[in-house]
Amino acid sequence: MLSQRRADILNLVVDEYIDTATPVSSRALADRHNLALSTATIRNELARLEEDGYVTHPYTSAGRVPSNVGYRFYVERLMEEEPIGAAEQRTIEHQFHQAPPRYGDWLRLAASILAAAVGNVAVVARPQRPRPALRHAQLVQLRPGAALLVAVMDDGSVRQRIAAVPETEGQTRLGERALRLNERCAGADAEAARALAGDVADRHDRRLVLDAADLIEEHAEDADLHIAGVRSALEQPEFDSTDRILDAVQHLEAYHLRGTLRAAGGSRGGARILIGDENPDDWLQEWTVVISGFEGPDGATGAVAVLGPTRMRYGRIIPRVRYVSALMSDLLQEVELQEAGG
Amino acid sequence: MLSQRRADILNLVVDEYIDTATPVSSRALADRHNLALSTATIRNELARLEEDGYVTHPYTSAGRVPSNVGYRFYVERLMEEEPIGAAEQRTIEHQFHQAPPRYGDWLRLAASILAAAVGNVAVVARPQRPRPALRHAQLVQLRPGAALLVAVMDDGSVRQRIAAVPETEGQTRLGERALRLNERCAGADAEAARALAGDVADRHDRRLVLDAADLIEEHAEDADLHIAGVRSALEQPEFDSTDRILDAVQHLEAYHLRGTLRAAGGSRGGARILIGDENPDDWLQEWTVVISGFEGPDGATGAVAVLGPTRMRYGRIIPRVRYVSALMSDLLQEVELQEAGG
DNA sequence: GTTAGCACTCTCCCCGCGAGAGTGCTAACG
DNA sequence: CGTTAGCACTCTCGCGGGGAGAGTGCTAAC
Repeated sequence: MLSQRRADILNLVVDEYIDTATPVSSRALADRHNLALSTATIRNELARLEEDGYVTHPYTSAGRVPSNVGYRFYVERLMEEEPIGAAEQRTIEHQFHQAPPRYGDWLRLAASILAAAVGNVAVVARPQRPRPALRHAQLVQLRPGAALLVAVMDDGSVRQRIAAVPETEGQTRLGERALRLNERCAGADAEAARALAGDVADRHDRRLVLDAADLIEEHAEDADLHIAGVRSALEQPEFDSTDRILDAVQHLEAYHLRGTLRAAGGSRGGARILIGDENPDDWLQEWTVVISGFEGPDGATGAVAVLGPTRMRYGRIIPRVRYVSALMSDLLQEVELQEAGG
Repeated sequence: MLSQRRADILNLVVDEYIDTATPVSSRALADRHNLALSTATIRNELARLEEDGYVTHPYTSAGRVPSNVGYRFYVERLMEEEPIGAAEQRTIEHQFHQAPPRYGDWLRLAASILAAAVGNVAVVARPQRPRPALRHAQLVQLRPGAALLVAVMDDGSVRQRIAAVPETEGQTRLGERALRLNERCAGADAEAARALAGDVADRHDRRLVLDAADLIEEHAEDADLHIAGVRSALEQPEFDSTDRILDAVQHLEAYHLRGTLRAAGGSRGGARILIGDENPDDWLQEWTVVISGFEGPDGATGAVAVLGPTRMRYGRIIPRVRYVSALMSDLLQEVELQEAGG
């Protein structure tokens, strides 16, 4: 356990480093904060903190930089959360209520708002039910022998795949097959659909039922991930070389983040924080991910996340992720209604 | 009109510059290509080419760099197209036939294949009909008073918007409204749907018909744009400063490219080429866009494009854009079928 | 336990300079 | 008159030196 004084110093080191992005010297601590201590004493304490692994040294005569362990301790015990003032709250909610009618745009807006509030990459994943059921399927012919199977799920998500169909059938016949598919599978989840397939006599219809089952089981498209704030994140001093930027750009695509977000899971309500090597992905070893799940209608869950360098303003970011997440829950929550009227 | 010799020299300058990315000197031309001319003569010709605006000078004693006018002339009269060898064709088609079942992934794959073939950014826009008709609509409740209106169009594209519904109605009632909406609007294009609205007695149903009409009219989500190859493009020497990279990254998002691609239009069959300031967008002033439309089923048109610095391998890229575009037409073309059997 | 003092280290930035590449111009050549 | 050799001039780029500055660790005194 850290002594009070040492914890205080660690706190200041992290604060200062987050602020300035340069290694923190004993002098900076003595000057800027009124520790009634000399720089020499501070240096001793810093040396102890380093022994215990909370801070490091880029080279012999540079200041101290927090380690992942240091950040972790900071987040759990030291950090003060920066409250969201009334004005800021109003701004955020105001932006949210300028909601464009398109759902995709609305989610993108959410990501932008959060990104602007935290100056880092923000990601919003569209809410989906954990085990959605098929609401409606359509077949659109692409070419002889292949059609697009479009499935709308009961959480509103849409999934599309290319399905094999008889070469000889045109759109009319496919329409009939779609009709039968809907009669059979409407309301079915993946398991139910798969179970149904056995009873289907027609070979092609059966194939379609199985395709539909696969589709129900699949995760929705990565299109359902909305990313904002890449630029502001990459303007930070950690991205000084073009290689670093390109690496980041490469990974900060919806397609790749899909996995990352799923892995990070979404403790709903609170926020989960993965610092540096706590992340499973290789490329995230110097990133921190702050993620929070939110609830959509009918048991669907989405996620809000912020990604940035481990040197991020935790005290600012964490409450804002929580706040936006809660706000989205509010805006999307289906309150159980009694159906009115006859 | 350029003399033959001057045109030859321009051709060599452009070739050389595309290859090396450094200003081309008279010596380089004399050495590497057997012009039976001295460097002094070449210098004279270069000076004339500069007067006529085909090449420029970064500073007094540097070699020559093609101007936009120079590139334009090169593309129209000088360039030799690099044919797509049998092996390369096989590779590309092989990759295409490893098609993943998901439609979105398939389009993404197309973009990746093209990007890999040309070493620049490739974009594929999902085919859509110019005036699609509604095939099926669904309502998914979000919260009291708001529901997600999900419309599947007859080209397989999907559009979603948030629609206002009576506060008191739950999912059951909304389902009934969706049913009525489908009965009324199935098969309608935007105009037809809008015309229908007048006949609808129920106020909320009418509102939904109008919402649906808006949705039919809207362009599909930017999710229907698939981008690949950003990294390889940004590794080129024109992107030497972090600022340039960040600017590019900012603009190379599906959301922003939507407009760019629409503006560039898609002369189907051939390829349209916009060099530098021929582009309407500010940020594209040092980019070239090569774009080609392809045909999907039932009159739908998509687009394939490559974006890169004006110094791009035109002779390689243009035929490959055309080729991939044609390939996608082939793979997606709905051939009119006689319906077989009873 | 705390602090002043000091030697030592490492980075960073500036500057200057020489090498090299390339041009434009002039004058001679066929 | 077009072509070419020669030459002076210009501009970039890379390299190395050197000094200033920031910070530490250690030692010895308080």
